[in-house]
Formats: sequence, structure tokens, C-alpha cells
Amino acid sequence: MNLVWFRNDLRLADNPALYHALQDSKNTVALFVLYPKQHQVHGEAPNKYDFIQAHVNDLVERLKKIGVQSIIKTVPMFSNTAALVSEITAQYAIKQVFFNASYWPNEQQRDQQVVGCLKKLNIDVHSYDSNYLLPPATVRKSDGSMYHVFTPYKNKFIEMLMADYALPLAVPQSENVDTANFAEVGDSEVADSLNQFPEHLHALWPIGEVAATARLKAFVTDNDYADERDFPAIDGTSSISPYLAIGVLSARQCLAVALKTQGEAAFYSTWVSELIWRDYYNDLMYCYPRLAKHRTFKADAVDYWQHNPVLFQQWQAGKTGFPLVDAGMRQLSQEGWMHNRVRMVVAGFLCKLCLLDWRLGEAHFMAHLLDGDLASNNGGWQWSSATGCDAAPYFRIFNPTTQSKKFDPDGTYIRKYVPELVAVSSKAIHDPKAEVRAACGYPEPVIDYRSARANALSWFKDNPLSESG
DNA sequence: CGGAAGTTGAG
DNA sequence: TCAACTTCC
Repeated sequence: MNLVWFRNDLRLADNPALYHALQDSKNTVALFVLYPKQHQVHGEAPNKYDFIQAHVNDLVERLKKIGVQSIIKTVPMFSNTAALVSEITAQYAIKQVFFNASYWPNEQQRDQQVVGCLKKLNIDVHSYDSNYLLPPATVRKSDGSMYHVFTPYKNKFIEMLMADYALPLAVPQSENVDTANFAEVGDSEVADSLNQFPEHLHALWPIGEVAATARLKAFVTDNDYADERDFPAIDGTSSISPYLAIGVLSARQCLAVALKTQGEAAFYSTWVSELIWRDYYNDLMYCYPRLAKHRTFKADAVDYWQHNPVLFQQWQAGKTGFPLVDAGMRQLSQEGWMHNRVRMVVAGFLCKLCLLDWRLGEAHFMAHLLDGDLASNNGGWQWSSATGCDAAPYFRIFNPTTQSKKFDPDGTYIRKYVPELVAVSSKAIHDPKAEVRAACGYPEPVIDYRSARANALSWFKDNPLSESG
């Protein structure tokens, strides 16, 4: 019997572990392990946990249709996995285990423990690279070192990708499936909790690989991404990040769909460039595991931030008195997602105008995002705080009001998430006058932009950064 | 994946 | 008066 261990790859299509296990033998079972405690320790969003569970549920049903039975288990932590897996291999007489590789420190440690355990039991292990366009450590400078600037990395990346890219694997098919003797396998309390994903989020983030694939295809065949992606009131982004984060979709599928509609121009498209950022930040964390441990990329980065819990709470709650910032923060807590332009604005606000520790922002995002991804989130926050690799320089400070006028000119996005301001005119909404704020019950700005900017510039200037870590 | 401030030159 | 451009942070 073969065992496919599903992790951050909750899909049937383009899933090498599943594909090769079934190629080898139809006698294959699937394993899902849920880690409620580990999820908490990692500070990930409770809604993300439910999102994962809902997708496990969906996948179990679809696996059934291709004749694959599923085992669902819950253990507290990654460290409990090895014992669980060896128990299961004994129970089901497993001869081979298939999975798609993970690259982050805790996940790698878990996988090494499991693999070590399986080797001792004389069980063959097959692992595949599947969740990124290219495996980490593929793209390196001629001296073998990691690129510390994105653009040359991307150029090399595209060159290598074009030379040899993998087309997505098909969904395995099976004929004459007989599920009559499929037992209900797994923890009963797991089955009961598989559909906790909040009702109001279903409309925004439909459950299932079929729905996610449809969303991807609809986006790629009809978008004006390069021109519209910066306007949060427009549905101009792909909005597939929650599915990518848990592997309901793969990056290679994204690329393949883009290639199908645009041809090779897709490699140089703005959207694929964003996919390459995802690979880049993962590769960076693979190369520098300290990034996963709350360390700055730049060794000498400014790392002594203001202590101001009240200001942090105002930011979290979306009550800073800066309409675009507040709209973004409220979208995050309501929807588990924030438009990327606004992410940059709220992050810059926290790091460079409030001078609060970027790790607070990183943790808050992780605690609410459905698409919370260790490497991308860390990369984004270190970009915003000027502490990261190829980060925004310290003097590049977003003016939240200017950004608002530029990217939400008529205030549509603001009104959607800051209902206090629905009646304020498009001209006034970006920075309402004190009387208007008072009348609407909307707070005064919690910081003075001009002095905050000047303060930040001098603070960073007194703490010079080297160009790389 | 800026912004502020200063300069220039057209109208 | 104000784009468009330059420079510095």
C-alpha cells in the first residue's frame, strides 16, 4: 500500500506526490494531519485553520471519486508527526510514502524526523518539488550565492524557467471505483469540525479546488492587471492568494494558465513577476533560515522601535484617523485579506510613521490573513520596514493621504470599509476636516504626518544600514 | 512597489 | 500657475 501525505498541497491537480503514488499503484491511501496547537504557535489565523479544514473535507470527497481513501488525524504539534506516521504505516501495511517537499525550518525539521523514522522501518520515501515555480536554491549567482536584489534574480529566474519549466500534472483519473468498503477513517472530532469556515467568508473565498481553479482561469483570461492592480476599489487582482497559501492551487498552474492565454509574453508579465516574488521570498528564507526566527535580514538594521501599545491598538482596530489605513485594517479583520497596495500603505504607516516594530505588524497580519504565508509575509514586512533584503529604502515613506488620493480617488474603497465616512465627498474623504470627523464619529489622525515623517527620517539616518546582510 | 522641495519653462 | 523634471532624503 502507498501513502500520500498531503500538507501544503491540498489539490488533486498538479500534485506530483499523489500523481506518482497512483502511477505506482492504485492501492493508495491519503493522509491529512491537522495541527491545531502548531497552528496557534505559528500565530496563524483561526479562519485559516478552518479554511484548511474545509479544503481537506472537499479533497476527501474528491479523492473518494478517484478511488483513494483518506485518513484524517489531529495531533497537537509537528513533533508528534513521526510517531503518528509510523503507527499508520504499520496499521495499513504501507510500503512507500509520497509527499511534496516543504522548505521552512519547522516543516523541514518535521519532515526530517518523519523520513528518519520511515527509513528505520524500511519504508521508501518519495518527495517532490511542487509548490513553487522552481525549487529553492535553483537560481543562484555564478559564484553560487543568493541574489540580494530581486530584479537580477528575476531575470535569471525567467531565463532558467523558460529553458525548462514543468507543465502541471493532470488530475489522476480512475475507472470503476468501488468505495463500498471505504470505512470512515479518522478522528471523529475532526470530522465534526471540518465545516467551521465562517458563513460570511464563503462568498468571498469559496471552498474547493474546482472553485479556486475557476477563479484563476477567469482572472487570467480577462484582466488588466498591470493597470488595475493598484486600485483597491477595483477587482483587479487575482485574489487567489489564500488558495496558493495552502496549495489548493499551485504556482505552476498559474503560470501554465498565463502561458496558455498570453504565450511566452506571460513570462515577462507583471502578474508572473508577483509569482516570482513569492518564489524569491521562499528561496530567501531557505537560504537564510534566521528569517523564520524573527531576525532582520540586514544584520545592522535599525532594530530598536518605539513602545506604544495604544498606537498599535489603534492601528490594529483601523482607528488611526487615516481613512485609507483604517479601511485596509478593517478589510483585513473582516475578510482575512487586504488589497496589496493597501498592505504596503498600512505597513509603511506602522513601521515608518509610527516607528513600531515590524514584527508586531507581521504577527497581526499572520493572525488574520487567510493567505498568511511565513516567507511572503516576512519578506513583505521587512521590505516595508527597510530591514529586509532588497527592501524599500528608509527614506521611501508612503504618505497615506497622497496614496489615498492616487489609488482610491473617489473614495469607493474607503466608504466600503469605513462606513462612518459614507456621506463624505470624494474630495474631502482622504483627509476630512475636524468638524466633519466629529460629525461622523471618525477619529482625528493619531499622528501628525509631517512631523512623523521628519522624525522617522532623522531616526533612520542616525542608524545607517549596509546594503546587504 | 515615494515624497518633498526646488528648478525650469510653457502659457 | 503648474506640469515636468531633478535631487535629496
